[in-house]
Amino acid sequence: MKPLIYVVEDDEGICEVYEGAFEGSYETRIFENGADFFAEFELKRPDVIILDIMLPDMDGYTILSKIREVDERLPVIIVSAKSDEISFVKGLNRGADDYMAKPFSVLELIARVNTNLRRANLFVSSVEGFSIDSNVYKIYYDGVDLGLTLKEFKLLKLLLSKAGVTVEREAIFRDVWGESFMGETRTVDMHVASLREKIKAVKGKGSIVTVRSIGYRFETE
Amino acid sequence: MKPLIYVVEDDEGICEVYEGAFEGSYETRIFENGADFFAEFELKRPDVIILDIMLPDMDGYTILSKIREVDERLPVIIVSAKSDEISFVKGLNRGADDYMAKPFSVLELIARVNTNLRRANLFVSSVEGFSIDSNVYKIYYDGVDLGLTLKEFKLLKLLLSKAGVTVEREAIFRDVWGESFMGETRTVDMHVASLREKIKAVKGKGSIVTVRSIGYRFETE
DNA sequence: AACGGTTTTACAAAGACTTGACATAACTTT
DNA sequence: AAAGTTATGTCAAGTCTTTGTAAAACCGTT
Repeated sequence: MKPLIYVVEDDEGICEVYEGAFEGSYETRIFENGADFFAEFELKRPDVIILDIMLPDMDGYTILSKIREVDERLPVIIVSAKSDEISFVKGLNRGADDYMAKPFSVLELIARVNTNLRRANLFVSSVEGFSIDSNVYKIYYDGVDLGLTLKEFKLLKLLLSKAGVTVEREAIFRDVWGESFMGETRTVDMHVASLREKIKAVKGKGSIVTVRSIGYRFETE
Repeated sequence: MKPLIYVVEDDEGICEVYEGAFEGSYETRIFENGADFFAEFELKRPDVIILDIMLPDMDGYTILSKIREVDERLPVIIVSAKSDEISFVKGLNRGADDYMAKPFSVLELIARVNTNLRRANLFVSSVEGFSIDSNVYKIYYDGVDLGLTLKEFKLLKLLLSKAGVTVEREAIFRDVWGESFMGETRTVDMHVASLREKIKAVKGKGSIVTVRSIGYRFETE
């Protein structure tokens, strides 16, 4: 599946550079202003965003902040004609992941996009609308942090990684608690219960199904 | 201060090109194989590395991976006679910053080195607004010296180098204290505490997040 | 001895995890 | 279908672990 890149840029010359650079291996959509971008962004989120900070309708920093309000982790590369430290620091402080000063080479562009794609995907996987970020031991649904504890994190990560398949209690114990699990208690159930609660809080439903006398299963849609 | 460039290249003809190109404005050291390179690299790290991927003793990708194990951000430009996309992608995936296909012009070479030097200064010495000067073991925020002790310096440097990623206590011990760490104490916590204090003094907030029962993480903005 | 840096000790506080009792639901047997 | 059996849900209490913090001890230098 080709990575989807959204470019927010009003300079037509530069747009052609992007299109040429990404042709073939990437799917690119170019937006000339913030309004157009957000219209599409609402519908479908890309894998990387390339954002010019000098735009007609709203400045790039505002766009960046708005993106960060709804998605904390989507890679955003900001681009500016100004190669000064100030834009750089300002952008990073608002949550940009990378920075490129115009003019840049196509190679540099592709390298940066790939680096950011890789970094974003390195320890992050997305299952069933959940994104698991093992870098920070957090799981998000729809960009919202579930606020899990360590055991909950490991448990949900396990269930998600086998989404649709029932995971036996024994397997859960081994994976989440390690070899040494003591006599049977209600521990697993408790953690499942709190997971259900936290998932329900953001998703509207629990999604973890119990398979009696076997274990639990994450319900695929 | 002239930028220091390490070149790993076995072809004598090309070596002469490098020497000619860098003469005057750069300090260059050429290594014919990976072993020689690493012997020197252990002692002193350069500002840029130019790496031929076709070498007698170990292939360039291995060298690149080894470099990345200890320094994630040092600019590495890989060079190959093959101008195919595969070497390029392969190299970038292992963490190369730039790529040049032989034959290349001297002008192109210098341009690339300069670009990478600049980018390195932008991104390496200022991680998250902090600039790290390993020569004098100091870290600055916004130009202000944090006044760190050695352990604090190593700890913050480690956390910054993995900014956004949780670093396990165990890994912190190994990196900052070395292999020989004796029974568990509150030492790490103490140093984190004093780091937080010193960072807060200049930045207004601590920025080091604890990930319970795992370790610590430098919070990216 | 004084000093800065580092480690240890000790305690408090917060947070996570576990447990047991009981209710409820699901299966089995009669 | 009713009763019995077993597994799971739930709640609140209690325990255990981890971390924060302050103060004291340690240690090599000056």
